[in-house]
Amino acid sequence: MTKNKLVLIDGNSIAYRAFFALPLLNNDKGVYTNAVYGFTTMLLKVLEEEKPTHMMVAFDAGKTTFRHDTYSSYKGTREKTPPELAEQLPVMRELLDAFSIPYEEIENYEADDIIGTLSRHASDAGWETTIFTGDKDLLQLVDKHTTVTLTKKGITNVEAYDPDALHERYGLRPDQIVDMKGLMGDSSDNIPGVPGIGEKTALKLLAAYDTVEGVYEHIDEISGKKMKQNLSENEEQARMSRKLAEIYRTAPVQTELAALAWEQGDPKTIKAFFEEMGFQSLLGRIPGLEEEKPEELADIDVKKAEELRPEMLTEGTALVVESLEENYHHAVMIGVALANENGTWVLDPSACTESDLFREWAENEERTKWVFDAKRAVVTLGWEDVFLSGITFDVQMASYLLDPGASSHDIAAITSRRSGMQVQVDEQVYGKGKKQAVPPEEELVQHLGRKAAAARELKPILEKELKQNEQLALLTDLEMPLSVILGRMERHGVAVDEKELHRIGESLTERLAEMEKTIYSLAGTEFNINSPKQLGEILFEKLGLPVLKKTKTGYSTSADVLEKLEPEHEIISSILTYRQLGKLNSTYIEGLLKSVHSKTGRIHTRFNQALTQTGRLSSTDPNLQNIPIRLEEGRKIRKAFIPTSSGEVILAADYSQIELRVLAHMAQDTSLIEAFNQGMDIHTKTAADVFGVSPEDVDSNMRRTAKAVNFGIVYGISDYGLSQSLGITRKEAAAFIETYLKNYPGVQDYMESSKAFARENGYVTTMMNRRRYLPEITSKNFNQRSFAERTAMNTPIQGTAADIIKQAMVDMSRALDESGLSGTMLLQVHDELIFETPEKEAEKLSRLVAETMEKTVSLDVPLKVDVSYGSTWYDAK
DNA sequence: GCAGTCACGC
DNA sequence: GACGTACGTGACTGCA
Repeated sequence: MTKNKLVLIDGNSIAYRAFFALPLLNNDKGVYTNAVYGFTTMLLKVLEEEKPTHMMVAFDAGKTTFRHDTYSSYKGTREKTPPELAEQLPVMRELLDAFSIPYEEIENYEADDIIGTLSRHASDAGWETTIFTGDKDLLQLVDKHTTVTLTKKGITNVEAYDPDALHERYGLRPDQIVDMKGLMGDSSDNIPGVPGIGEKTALKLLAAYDTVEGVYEHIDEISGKKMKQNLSENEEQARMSRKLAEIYRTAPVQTELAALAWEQGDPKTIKAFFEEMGFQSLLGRIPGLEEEKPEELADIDVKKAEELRPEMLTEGTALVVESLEENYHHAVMIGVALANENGTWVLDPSACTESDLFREWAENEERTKWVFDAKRAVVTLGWEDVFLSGITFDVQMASYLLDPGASSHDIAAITSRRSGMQVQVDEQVYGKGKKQAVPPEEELVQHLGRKAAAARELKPILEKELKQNEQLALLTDLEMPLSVILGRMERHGVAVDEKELHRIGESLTERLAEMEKTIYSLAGTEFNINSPKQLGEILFEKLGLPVLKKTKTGYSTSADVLEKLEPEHEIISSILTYRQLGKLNSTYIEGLLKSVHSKTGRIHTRFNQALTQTGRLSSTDPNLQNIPIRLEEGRKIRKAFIPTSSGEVILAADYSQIELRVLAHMAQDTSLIEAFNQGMDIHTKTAADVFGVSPEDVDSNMRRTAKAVNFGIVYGISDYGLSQSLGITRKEAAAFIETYLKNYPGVQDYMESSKAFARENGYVTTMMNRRRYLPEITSKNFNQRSFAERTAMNTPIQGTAADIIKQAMVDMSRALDESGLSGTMLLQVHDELIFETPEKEAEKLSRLVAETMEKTVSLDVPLKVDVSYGSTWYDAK
């Protein structure tokens, strides 16, 4: 027989810990979940590590217990349970029900007493018991069979006490814990103890006299007049305190130990509970669920085909091109799946790439295909020199447009949201990290077939929804043509001058070494400057600089804090420079060098087209949308970005103030429209209006302020955000915003109507009907509501600007084709497009780009594009 | 492997 | 009046 292992959990104590350790999370239904979440993570950890045979969770019952008869102020200082926690306590019981874990509360007794009683029974029976709590009082229950595990920091960071560990930590036997409490008291339970005696003194007294009784027997031997007096005067109180701290080990617990037997809850019930609570991240940890999952999936009719046949390639065939690598520029295809009205098939990659039939079908624009993630398919096949064309539907893009806020747009998630089919999550099939691997063929065929079949099934469903939202054109005329264009840009890549990167890197490394020496000597010691923790200790403890801001883990050492400390110590400016140079070296020099593709010697970023909430693109591996420009030091990195061939130049075209122009147009603000029509400098104009002076009298400081205000309008920052960026108070920032809105009543009205639209419809839209859903706009939580309101004001502006530049890229791609020019689009950086072109054609291309971008859409203000070119990206300024 | 902190762009 | 406050990506530390 295996040995019995009992786990007892102090429910209220753990719930409190979890509640205060975690931010106030709530799920999509607006219900607070942080305590339940924390409790659940602890529970899962306990199940995984302790593997109990018996379990029970004890809760406190009601407000008063028998201890109040002894001492009416017991727990008198305890604050009322916060309502955000109180509402979670019943949910905790639902959780335990889902796991089939018994729980109990007994009128007049505390959870401690239930635990004390059961652990005594278990210990008598020779069972091994572990008690989980955040309350040190329970240490009195430790014995040779019983371990008490205390939460230390957070919720899953714990420390286990057996008799030895307890002795090592406190020098006490378990039964002396109550004597300690008797002497030192416990402020959280409002147990008084003896005044003037804290943990240290209590431990010293107990080391000498063993118990409270012992202390009073030897009261005459105690040195220290004041302490002796305190002890004598509070003898009664000490005895009472000791009694209060004593856990009652014969509480009327009805449950027999045997009834606490536990194997595992029903995985499906637990899964349903997790899904209801929004605990997506915990789904993978449900005991017993993993083995069941594959059985749920009935096999679908997929055939492994050795070669391609015409019946597989009809109109509207769903195509899946599978590879494991997230970065498809390094992808190795592991399979191709096709699904249409004739069936579903999976083929080896070579059966496709080496087949003329496949190539003709894939490259023929007239032969329509449906895919999941068009750009991935285009680029993956592109690396095999297959030029995929004729994609008319992208399931992933459709999902993104319908539901940009969804936490994931992988095919498993989309399928479970919108169809009855089931597709496994890639991570479950392939594993992740080091354990990632191709599964046995049968499993792979099923998975890929299922993906293709799902894409085929989802297409009409998503298409119908897009039509209802009037978003179909956004998909078919904008995003999908753009996918192909972006795919070409990515596959083409950007040439870099590696020698130049190395040169800059060497100089940076040298300067970093010097800075390091300077910093060590100014600090008087060597330490890791890159560690905010160590740096904080040096600045704020060793050098005694004033602490202006703290983070949740310690001192803040961010640039804005350090800038304020600059006059205090000369080490600060060195640290700021060190950080700056370090960033350039590690992210931009070393990072970019690592990204040079071994096959092409170029850099191939990936633009994520289905990610941001506003409709902007993002760029990864490497991110080419945040190459330094502001400080000259960093800007030099751009010297390493060069055209493919000699005789070519880099050409950059950027929209000037596109967001503010969009704002002027959308808000129909006469003053702003006029300013743009007259070609005024918009920050000067804003400064003149906000400060009430004429444009000629605007000084640089006023313009700087106005620029920050405009920045705030464009990015939807709060008065707090504005105050931070200008280094002024929140009140002053709020006053600027108010003056701004008074001067531009059109903007004021627009902001109000945008919020009203969001409240009424639950979403906001851009010019091209991109949506962003804002359920929090009606939240009772001030923060959430304010955030949603700022988003409602800002997203239509930023999103419309994103729409416009995307449209410009589509237009530009066509214009390039039609012009006969040989320039190529390389990158997009939110409001600018980067090209490479033969120098001979640079002037022509400049005019074409400016014209095309400026007339992409027609607003009530002109769109202005600045174009420049040079031998490197740096010189295109 | 993960969270936290910091820094770069728009 | 408090709440914690534009969106992205990536490097690094320090903990599990």
